[in-house]
Amino acid sequence: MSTTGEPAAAVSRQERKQRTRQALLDAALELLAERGFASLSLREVAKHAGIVPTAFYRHFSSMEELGIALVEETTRTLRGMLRADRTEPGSYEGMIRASVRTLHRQVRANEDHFRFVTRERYAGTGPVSRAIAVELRMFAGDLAVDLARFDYLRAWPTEDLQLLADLIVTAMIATVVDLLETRPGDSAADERTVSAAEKRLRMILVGVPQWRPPSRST
Amino acid sequence: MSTTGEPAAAVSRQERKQRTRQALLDAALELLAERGFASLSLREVAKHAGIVPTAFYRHFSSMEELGIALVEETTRTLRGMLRADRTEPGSYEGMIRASVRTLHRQVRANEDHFRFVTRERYAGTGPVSRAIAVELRMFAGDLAVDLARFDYLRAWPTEDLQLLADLIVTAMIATVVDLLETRPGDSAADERTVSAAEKRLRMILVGVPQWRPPSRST
DNA sequence: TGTACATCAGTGAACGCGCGTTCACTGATGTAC
DNA sequence: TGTACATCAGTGAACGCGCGTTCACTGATGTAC
Repeated sequence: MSTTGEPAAAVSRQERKQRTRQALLDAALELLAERGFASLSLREVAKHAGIVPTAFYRHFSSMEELGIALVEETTRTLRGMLRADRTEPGSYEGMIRASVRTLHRQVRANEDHFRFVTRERYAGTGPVSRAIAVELRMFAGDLAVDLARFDYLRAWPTEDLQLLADLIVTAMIATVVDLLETRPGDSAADERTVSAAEKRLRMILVGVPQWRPPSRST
Repeated sequence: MSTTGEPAAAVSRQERKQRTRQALLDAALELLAERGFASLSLREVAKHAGIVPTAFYRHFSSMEELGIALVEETTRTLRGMLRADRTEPGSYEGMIRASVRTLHRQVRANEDHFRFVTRERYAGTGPVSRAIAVELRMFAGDLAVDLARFDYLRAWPTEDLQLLADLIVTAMIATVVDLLETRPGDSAADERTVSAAEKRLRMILVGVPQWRPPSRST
């Protein structure tokens, strides 16, 4: 009685369940394209996925659990890709270009995911916002480790490296927001946004050789 | 408005109305300390302000209108104060300290306002988010104008100045979020957050003399 | 000055609606033998 | 191999609740004369 439609050959009960689960995630994401998570109802998501409200509970114990699954879907592959972009510590320039390119590609391929995450990042105090905060801290942590390999940064205190990594992550999130605000399909506008993103990172990183941590107390 | 000589306890109908309006704004803000604007109901706000739900409409035509009033309340004075911090273009250092100090003071004096604005910034597509975007663009616009007065920046294209100003505004918003996440009353933690905020701005601005806009293409 | 009328902030009943969650159920799929 | 039983994803009725909005109203304040 799965509503995923396939009249095709027999699929296992397990597989059917997995498909309905995915239908719920997809339905939620589609509805989230235009609204906040807090305003999304369980009934609405279930209806959009083609099941009855009560069947929702076969897959998630609450909307919050579904929201956390969506956060996980968003960052699942991105984190590894961005780390790969920094595997060989060459110039900042190469790293910047590769990372922005990766982010651009991922955002365009999963616009609704990223819209959801950037929206919910500060949206509240719920489990979803907390899950996002944890993911972002992991991104920044990865970056801090990789930054520590660069010449001028080797001697920096960990605390300052983390500060720099946070700043870069913040700038990257701003880029995601810029991309999502750009009308998709306008590749010239995309190029402008990407080049602004690279410039922003350059502005941050170009000062690094000049920057000397002052004595701890201001 | 005619003024009677009486400074007695009797208040005008107009003044009473103004007080109820303020009570609605305060009630909403208090409820928003722990939740998103989208999850706030008109009935709830009215009840918290001590009036019947239908009386709400005497003051705002919808919750969205109230939300926009809250955004206005938040930025009303801050914008002028930050501009004043940059009136005499001396060193970056003085500007950074004054601005961070002002922001710190304002955030601590109006925590709920700033929590509301940072939360709703990306929270949706509604009129409230749009009002916040407009305010932030004005902050960045002010800053870009003032930055143009600095030695190394005088020759920069407007577009790049705006990019730098946006980056600084983004960093300042991150500072607001940091402050709101700090347990209030812990002045040592506050000091750490403020000093991190200053450092972050220094990291951005220290590179400026070194930075030369590359050729436009790419 | 006092009187008669207008204004309007706030009241309270009523409406239809979508919400999350409960419950007993159905019937196809899976499994033991 | 076929049969009997277990599992469990999805169903549909029902519940009590808070929602935004309408409407006719009340009664204190304000104003015209």
